[in-house]
Amino acid sequence: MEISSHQSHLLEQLNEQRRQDVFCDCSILVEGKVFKAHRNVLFASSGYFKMLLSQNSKETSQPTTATFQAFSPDTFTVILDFVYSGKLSLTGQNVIEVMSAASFLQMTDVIGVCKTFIKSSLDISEKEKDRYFSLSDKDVNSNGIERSPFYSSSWQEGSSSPHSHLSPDQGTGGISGKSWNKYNYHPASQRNTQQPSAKHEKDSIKKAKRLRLSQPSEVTHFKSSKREARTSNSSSHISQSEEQAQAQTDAEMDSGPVGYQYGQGSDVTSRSFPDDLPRMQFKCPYCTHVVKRKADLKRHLRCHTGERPYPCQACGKRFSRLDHLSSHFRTIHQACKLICRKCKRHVTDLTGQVVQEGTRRYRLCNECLAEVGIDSLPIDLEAEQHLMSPSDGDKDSRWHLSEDENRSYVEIVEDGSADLVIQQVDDSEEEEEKEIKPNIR
DNA sequence: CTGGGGATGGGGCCC
DNA sequence: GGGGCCCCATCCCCA
Repeated sequence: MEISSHQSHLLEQLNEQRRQDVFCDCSILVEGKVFKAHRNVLFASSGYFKMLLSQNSKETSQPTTATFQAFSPDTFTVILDFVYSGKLSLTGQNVIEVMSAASFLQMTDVIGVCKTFIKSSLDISEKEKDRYFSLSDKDVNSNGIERSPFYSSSWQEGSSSPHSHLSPDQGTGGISGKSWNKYNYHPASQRNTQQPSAKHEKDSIKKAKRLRLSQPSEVTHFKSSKREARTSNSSSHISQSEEQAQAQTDAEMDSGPVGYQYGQGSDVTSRSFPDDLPRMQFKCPYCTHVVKRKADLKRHLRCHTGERPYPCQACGKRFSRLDHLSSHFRTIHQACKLICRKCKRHVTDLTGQVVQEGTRRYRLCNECLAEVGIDSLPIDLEAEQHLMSPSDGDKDSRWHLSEDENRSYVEIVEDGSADLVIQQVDDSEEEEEKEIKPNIR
């Protein structure tokens, strides 16, 4: 016989003990704020704590203290509340940082819910935009504000509304992710009042432009680059979301207390100016960046998601944009620059040759070539063909590979081309280029 | 330590 | 909407 209320009752009791600091044997210091908790609970909830507490298991008599700088006390409050209640208080403002913290603490369930939250915010953005395009004049009052809260009908039917602040007493998305329909809806009028002013928006864009959202993540495997190796090492498992969180924080600071809200992504920021439709813009749900075209927003979003769908077939390095891949390939692997890498002089096919170093190619003038003393080496064309030939040219073919799989791919590629060779390259070799990299046109 | 240059990546915008 | 080009900012390496 099973008493269904036992689990929740037990959790409530533990939570109560935590609040009253009863039997708490673990202190967590987050940016100076101390949180009390139970080792057992933390151990069971977080891979990070599991590892940490396992190492300290011999000293069970001593209280454990953990210190974090990677996230804010508010964020940890959300995490800890979840641990002790099963309720995750996600909002558009905190979801990035919560995900970052959950990543750090190795709480995969929380990460999953955060991802779902963000994904639904994007889906809803699309719906909202579509809705805008279908709005007739009667839907817009004299202030240009929607009269009909369309979310109330569509979202209450089960889709999510990440606009809202979701606190336990407002209705909470459980970790199972089944309660998203309980999100609240902020009426359009309210959201409009929270829009940054045009001037502020402009400043925010400038600031957003300054944001460097390099995404080390799992996509950087360019072994020859010390920079990326370093980035990859230092980023550990929180880098991407942490940077996103930073971007969001910056954006919030720049655009006031509530500079944006989730769900306004790809939103039409000229909603207040219904008479001026050609000026409509699309707003990024993650930052204050605004673009005029949906396609540009889609492209911009990759700097937040870290998606790099364009792999270089030669070295495995991935790019978020095809033109960047193209540029990279021309520069690094095709030696398109008719400049001697050593003396910087202009060279032609007659006055210089292409040197291949691993998967990297560059040009040297004949003088520098002689100076360096490199002999022309035979090229294993078969091996090179194998190296360069695409795997069906599917730009996403390796995007879903695990990091290890990706790394092994790069290692194989680079190991097979460690020799320094010189070869004549026909610059007009369009066919070769097509064969080498189908992703680059 | 510093300046120059290369590589990378983001935005605007044209086709 | 995608591709591609241009411009610019930033990071990093190297002399």
